[in-house]
Amino acid sequence: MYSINEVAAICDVTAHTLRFYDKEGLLPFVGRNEAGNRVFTERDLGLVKFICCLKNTGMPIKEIRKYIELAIEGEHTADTRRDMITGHRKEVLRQIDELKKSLTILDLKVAFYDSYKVGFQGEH
Amino acid sequence: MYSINEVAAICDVTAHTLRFYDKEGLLPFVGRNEAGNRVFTERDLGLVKFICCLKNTGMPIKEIRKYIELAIEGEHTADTRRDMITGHRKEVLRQIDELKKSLTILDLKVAFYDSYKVGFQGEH
DNA sequence: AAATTACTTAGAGTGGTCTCTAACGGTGTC
DNA sequence: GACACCGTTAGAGACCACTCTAAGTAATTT
Repeated sequence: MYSINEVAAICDVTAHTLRFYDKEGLLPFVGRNEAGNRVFTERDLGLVKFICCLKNTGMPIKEIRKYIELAIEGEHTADTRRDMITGHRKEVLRQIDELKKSLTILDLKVAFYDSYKVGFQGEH
Repeated sequence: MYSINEVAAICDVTAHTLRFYDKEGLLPFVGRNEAGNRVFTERDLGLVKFICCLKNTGMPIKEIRKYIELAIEGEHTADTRRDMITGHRKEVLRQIDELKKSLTILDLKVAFYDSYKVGFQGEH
C-alpha cells in the first residue's frame, strides 16, 4: 500500500499532479482509508506508472481517461484498448522518427560551427 | 523571395504562428517590401526551418530567441551558439531515449493484450 | 467602382497541464 | 494540550504556445 506522496515520488510527479489526475478522472480505481486519504495498491501503482508512460509520450489526458474508463468497464473492452495502445505506439514511433530527423539537422549545424572554427566561411 | 504564407506552407505552420514568432522576437531578420509586408529571403527561409526544428524538439521560444539574438549579434557569439545547439542535441538524445523506453512498455502492454486473447489470465 | 485577396496591427481568447493557495481534518510525539 | 506532519477540498492562477478577432491598408481583378 502506498500513500499519494510515495506514488508521487516513485512516478516522478507531484502529489498535486496526482490529485489533478484524479479530478480529471484518470484515477477512479484508487481507494481511500478510514481518514479519507488515497491509498494505492501495488496494482494501482502499476496503473499510475502506465498512465505516466502514456502522458510522457504525449497522449492527452482526455484519451488517457477514455482508456482508463474502458479498463474499468471490463474485459469486453480489451480489443478497443489494444487498438488504442497500438495506435499510440505508432504515434510514438513517428515521434522518435521526427526527433531523429531533427537530430540530423542539429548535427549538421554543429558540424557547421566546427568547420567555421577551422576557417571555413559559409552561411549560418 | 517568399511571402509569409509561402513560408508558412513550406514550414508547416500558419501565418498566424509566424507573426506570433515575429512578435516574440524570433524573426528580427525578416525584411519588408514597400507595402510593409514581410519578405523572406532564401536564407531567412533556412533560418525559419531551423527555428521550427528547435521548436519541434521542444526548445522553448525564449531560448530560441536567445539563440537568434546571438546569431544577429555576430560571429563572436558562434561558440555560445554552438554550445546551445550541442546542449540541445543532448536533450534531444535524452528525449529519444525516453521515448524508446516508453515504447518498450507499450510493446509489453500490447503483448499482454495478445496473450490475454489466447487465454492467458493476468493483471491488466 | 466594387469586390476579392493578401497582408498589416494590437490585443483578446483558448486549451492543456499543471501549480499553488486557503482553509481545514486526523495522527503521532513531547 | 500544542505542534508537526500528512492528508483533504475547491478553486484560483500560472505558463506556454498558439489562435483568433477586429479593423485597417494596398494591390489586383471584374
